[in-house]
Amino acid sequence: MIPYVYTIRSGVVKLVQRSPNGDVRIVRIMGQGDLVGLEALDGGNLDHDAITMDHVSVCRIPKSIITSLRREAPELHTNILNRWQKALTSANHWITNLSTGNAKERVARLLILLHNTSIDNSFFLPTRDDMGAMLGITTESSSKVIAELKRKGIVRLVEKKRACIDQVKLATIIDGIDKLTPHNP
Amino acid sequence: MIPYVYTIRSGVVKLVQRSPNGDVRIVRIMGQGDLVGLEALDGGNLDHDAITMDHVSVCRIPKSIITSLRREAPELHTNILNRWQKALTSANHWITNLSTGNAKERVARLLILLHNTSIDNSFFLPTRDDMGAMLGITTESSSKVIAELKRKGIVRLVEKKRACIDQVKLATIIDGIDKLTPHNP
DNA sequence: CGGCGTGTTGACAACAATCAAAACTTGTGG
DNA sequence: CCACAAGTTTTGATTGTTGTCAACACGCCG
Repeated sequence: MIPYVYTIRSGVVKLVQRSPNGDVRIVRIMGQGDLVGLEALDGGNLDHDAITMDHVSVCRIPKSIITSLRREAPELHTNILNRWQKALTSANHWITNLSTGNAKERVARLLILLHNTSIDNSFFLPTRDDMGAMLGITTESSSKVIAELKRKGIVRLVEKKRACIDQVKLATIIDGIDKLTPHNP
Repeated sequence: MIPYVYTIRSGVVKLVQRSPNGDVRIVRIMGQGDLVGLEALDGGNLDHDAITMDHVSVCRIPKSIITSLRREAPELHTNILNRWQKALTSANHWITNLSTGNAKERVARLLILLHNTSIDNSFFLPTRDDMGAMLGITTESSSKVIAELKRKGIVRLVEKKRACIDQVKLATIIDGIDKLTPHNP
């Protein structure tokens, strides 16, 4: 865990996030005055790296100054900080999970995300239109993928707008295993 | 400007962002416990809407409770909050500007973003590899687009790794005007 | 019933990924 | 200073994926 937070004095820094299957995506670039290292403050593991893109000069800030903000603030306030933090990491994951890869992969990742955020075994299935707007693809494309997944039994409707999924099979789509099998006789 | 902040008790809310040219992109979905309305706190205009996806129950929080956080906190602390906020809106724009549309549009938006964040008239031009990782396209695709823009004189190299742009012509690419002209004899 | 929104499907065109190769840069050691 | 190696950028040919347009199915509600 990073012991310090830095402000950038000059230069450009990229925030890089790596997917489990190896591909990388830059989720933000940071310049003068931006804070690097905030993401690591809440003890959650740091799943991205800050990498310089050219010569960078930084100013180191002891982390204690930041964490003292929490100590001093009353309970509700730290609560708000936590949620603010949550929104940020959620935005990063949105970029790497839902705006990267082909249509099938994106839909698969969205379904798993919806599944994981639901307490229930089933989850609210958005309209194809909304799915498209989340994934940066067209309504028709998301419809085609969902229809195929339903035919294969990987997605099942349990109510009007609720569905449940076969997580294992979906994972193979994301990991690209199904893309590789044709080469394995 | 929204006078309140809400916590979601149950249901799903989508954060929708509209581009000037009309297309919409959902930049986040929010569920139980998430705070809606934080983005509007710093007085910047709210360029996205929060729209319910199903029946939602919320709990209203007076904005004063949130803003008091700033008054009570010493100067450095509010500074941190501002930057935290900045990171969030930046992440949202990253999704709508750099992960939406075809390769040409994405590159054009990235160049304008780089131009705008630079004090100078020129700006640091990333490697094609990094551009690809920012935009969710391949190295070759970003190279092809940049090469074409250089041939057309829309992008000019002023140093090894610094460039400047013809903002007006780039804007037409984003607005899709060049896509329409073929239909206009 | 009939209209409306949503979902599905297919044919085709547009677009981007992939693979391979050449041109160009940069850095290194002779 | 040159030559060579390594990395980056550019380009072209080809394949695969996605967008577009159009049609139809389905369920819902007045």
